[in-house]
Formats: sequence, structure tokens, C-alpha cells
Amino acid sequence: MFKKLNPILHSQLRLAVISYLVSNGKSDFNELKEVTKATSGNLSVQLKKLEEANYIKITKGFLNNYQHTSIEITDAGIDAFEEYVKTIKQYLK
Amino acid sequence: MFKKLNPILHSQLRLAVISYLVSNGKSDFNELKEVTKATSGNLSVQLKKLEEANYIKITKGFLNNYQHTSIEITDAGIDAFEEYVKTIKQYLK
DNA sequence: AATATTTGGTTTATAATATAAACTACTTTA
DNA sequence: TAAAGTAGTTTATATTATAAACCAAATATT
Repeated sequence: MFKKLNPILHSQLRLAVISYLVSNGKSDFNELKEVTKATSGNLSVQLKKLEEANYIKITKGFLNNYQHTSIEITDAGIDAFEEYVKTIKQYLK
Repeated sequence: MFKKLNPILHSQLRLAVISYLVSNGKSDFNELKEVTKATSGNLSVQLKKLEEANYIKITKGFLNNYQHTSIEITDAGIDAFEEYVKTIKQYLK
């Protein structure tokens, strides 16, 4: 009746991040911070969890002398998102 | 961009309960336990939270000599669910 | 008739999660 | 060179989810 929701995606912030990345492909730490209105700390932690799950790839480098963290979604991340969407839709009607 | 999700409903079990009640109007402890596959303890705790939020009404009585807990959704519960559905749909595309 | 089992839950302890606050490290500006 | 800004990470705390233990009454078993 009610299939379990992927707990990695059933989190406000992580879902927002993945949703944004699914639409936009690539992003970076600051852009994600802005669009999600998250604090840096929270975002840092949740990105790490998404990376551990292999849903995103985090690349650290430099841009204009400042450290710069690029984020991109993986195929596994896209798959997991699509599955999550399918599942939660059964809760929504 | 990403509107906050109502934290009372953004919980696997509580969402399943409200979703079921929105479709079925009334239920009871055991039926909810069955359809959600939750443990009694977890269900008891989460129902109390939904009651505190005034999303459900819990009525304790007896049925065939056994204690029996009836659950019904409130208007506020229906409203909150509809709002939640609208909000999370923005995360799903 | 005593005791074991089942029904229908609640309470409590523990583990997992989310979040904010504090901190680190480096860069730019005054 | 000191202060302020950028870009994050780590750590502490609050909240949540979950399971285990418990309670009380009803029914079934010996």
C-alpha cells in the first residue's frame, strides 16, 4: 500500500538539492545555498550524505583565488530521484 | 524557489496515515497499523503528534469488549495535506 | 480456577537526523 | 597589518524515528 520512501531523499534539504540538480545538471555550493536558503553547515552535511550515497559528485577546486566546490548529479542520483517521485506520488492522492 | 514542507506531514509514517485518512475518512489503530506496516509504538507516537497538531481526532472506546481507538481526520488535517501536496509537487519536477 | 496467551495499546530508551553555532583557512580591502 | 569577507567544515544540540519493554484487560488452555 505505502511503499517506503528512500530516506536519503526524504529530507527537505536533500530533496531540494537533488531536485535542483535534476533540472540544472551542475551547480556549486553557493548557488545551492542560495536556492535552498540553507545554512552552510547544514548544506555541507547534507551534500556529504548525498555524495556518500553516490547521488552527487563533489569537486573541490579554485575560482578567482577562492576555493570553489562544484556539484553535479550522478546517474544513480537521477534514478533515485525518479524512483522517489514515483513512490511519493502514491501518497499524494 | 523551494517552499518549506510542513514538518508534521513530512514524515513517512505520518504522511501515510494522513494520506489514508484523506481517502478513507475514518479508520482505527489496527487498520492504520496494517496499512502502514508500522509498529504499535511508532504508530502510537505519531498519532499523538497528529492529534496535537489537530490534524486528526482520536476517540477511545470499546468494541466487542476490547479497547478500540478510532481515528478520523479533521478539516485542518485535510487542509494541511492539500497544502503539503501542492508544496512537494514543486520539488518533484 | 489458575495461568498462559492474545489484543490493544502506551511509555521509555536508544539510534538516527536535522540544524545552528562555532570554528578553520584563506583572500581582499581599508 | 588589522578588519572584514568568502567558502566552507566540524561539533554540539535539538528533534525525530524506532524498537523494546511494559501495562491492562479479555480470552483460551490445562
